[in-house]
Amino acid sequence: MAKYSNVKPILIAVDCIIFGYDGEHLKLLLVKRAIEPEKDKWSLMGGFVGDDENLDGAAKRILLELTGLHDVYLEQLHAYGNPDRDPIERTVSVAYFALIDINKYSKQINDQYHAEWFKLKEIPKLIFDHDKMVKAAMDKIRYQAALHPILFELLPKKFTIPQLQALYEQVYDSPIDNRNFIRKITASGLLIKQTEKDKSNSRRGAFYFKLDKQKHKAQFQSFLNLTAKSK
Amino acid sequence: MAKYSNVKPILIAVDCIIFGYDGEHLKLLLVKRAIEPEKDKWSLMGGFVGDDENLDGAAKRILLELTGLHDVYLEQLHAYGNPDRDPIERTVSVAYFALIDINKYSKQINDQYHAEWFKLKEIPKLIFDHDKMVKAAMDKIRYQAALHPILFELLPKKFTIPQLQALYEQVYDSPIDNRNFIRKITASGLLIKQTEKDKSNSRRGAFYFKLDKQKHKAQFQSFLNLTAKSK
DNA sequence: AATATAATCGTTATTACAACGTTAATTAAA
DNA sequence: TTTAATTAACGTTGTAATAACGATTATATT
Repeated sequence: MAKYSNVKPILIAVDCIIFGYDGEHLKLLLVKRAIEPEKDKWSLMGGFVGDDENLDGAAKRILLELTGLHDVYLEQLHAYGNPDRDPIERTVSVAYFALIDINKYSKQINDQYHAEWFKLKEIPKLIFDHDKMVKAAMDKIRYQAALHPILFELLPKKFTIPQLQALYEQVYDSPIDNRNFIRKITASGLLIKQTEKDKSNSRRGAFYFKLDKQKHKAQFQSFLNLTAKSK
Repeated sequence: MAKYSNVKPILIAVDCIIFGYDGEHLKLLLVKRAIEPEKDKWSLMGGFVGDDENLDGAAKRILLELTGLHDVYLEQLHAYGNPDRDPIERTVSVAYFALIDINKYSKQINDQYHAEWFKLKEIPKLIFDHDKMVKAAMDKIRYQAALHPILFELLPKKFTIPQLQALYEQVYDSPIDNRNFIRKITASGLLIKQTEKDKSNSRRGAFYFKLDKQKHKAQFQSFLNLTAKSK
């Protein structure tokens, strides 16, 4: 069958905004760009969409390349296609954001890409329109996290309530009343208390919790409101 | 400067999911596909992204071509890129949804494309993955309309409260308590009552209202909740 | 005058929740 | 052993939102 005539093809790339949380700080994984132009500048991890790949597949592959991780929370954010966004060649980029458990991340791999985790407030200037992508991803995460329990994707299997609260506080850049937070979280029924404690941050130690994955899945679509509006 | 080597270009299209509301029914504007394959099948209005166009620009152009309308509410929905989604040639489609005032729509233009408005519940089978796009658009509109006053984009300058309510009822496919609805809507302060009435649907007639565009803009980002949960 | 639709007013019970107070438990350090 | 720091839990109060009703009034056409 004939192909569409007179249509100029365009390159299609995928860029990943990768969030991680180490229990203290919300971070972004960036790589040093290996090719010209903008060589050695900080950039999102990206790549071109392969021949037999769909967009989600490309994003998964790129994420796997950089982090060694399968089964990561990944969501399409937005497609960016200004004609001049890449000075070399017309490229449309479909941006995805990923939420990963930073502990599962295999550090060896990143040497190849000169990858580094940056605290959100210390992100350097990025190439092309990647700054815009990061901002959009943050906005979307705030929007999503206000209604759905997505932030658990950033946590390790076992985590403490203080860690969880600190995560919410960083996403919304505002303090949360601890007493109301505990109430809301326990009322959601999403957490299963463990017997062990994390004693690295206090004398008393904070109990570990696990996510009840059944309930998490079941409640994901129901409009929760896990945020608080404290000063 | 050298181009990226070994990267296969892909065609980039934009497809528009165009919603309209005639005061009675929420509708979708579809066109009869003019070219093979799937010639004469119903389809979303789409087109390829031009050389000097960004994605939003392409969507605007395509919308203008079909409807004759500028300044339409338009939002990027999702990018679709399965390798086999278009049997002719690998094409990534960026879907946009549009909310238009159906009265402003110029009927002459659509003859060229054999366009037709379909009630939401009477949409025919569409080509390629366009069904999926329509479903995603409906989901997104429900999501958005629950928090932001976007449905006003579908209404003419002057509209009645019964029309507005019927619109919400169709979007959520469930009846709304009229007394609570009026209270909520008037409390929002978004409506300005006119002196005229629409007498086409009742003896008494229903007052026309206009949208307070200042307040609409101001309140758009604040998380409203304009929906009701009546049976 | 009858009638159908539009619009207003009112009530009640429930839920969500922010803001703040208080206390018990735990354990490292003094 | 006592002290201090921290986590975790329970309680209170006031307010706002709102769903689910009931009842009534208004209006203009037939």
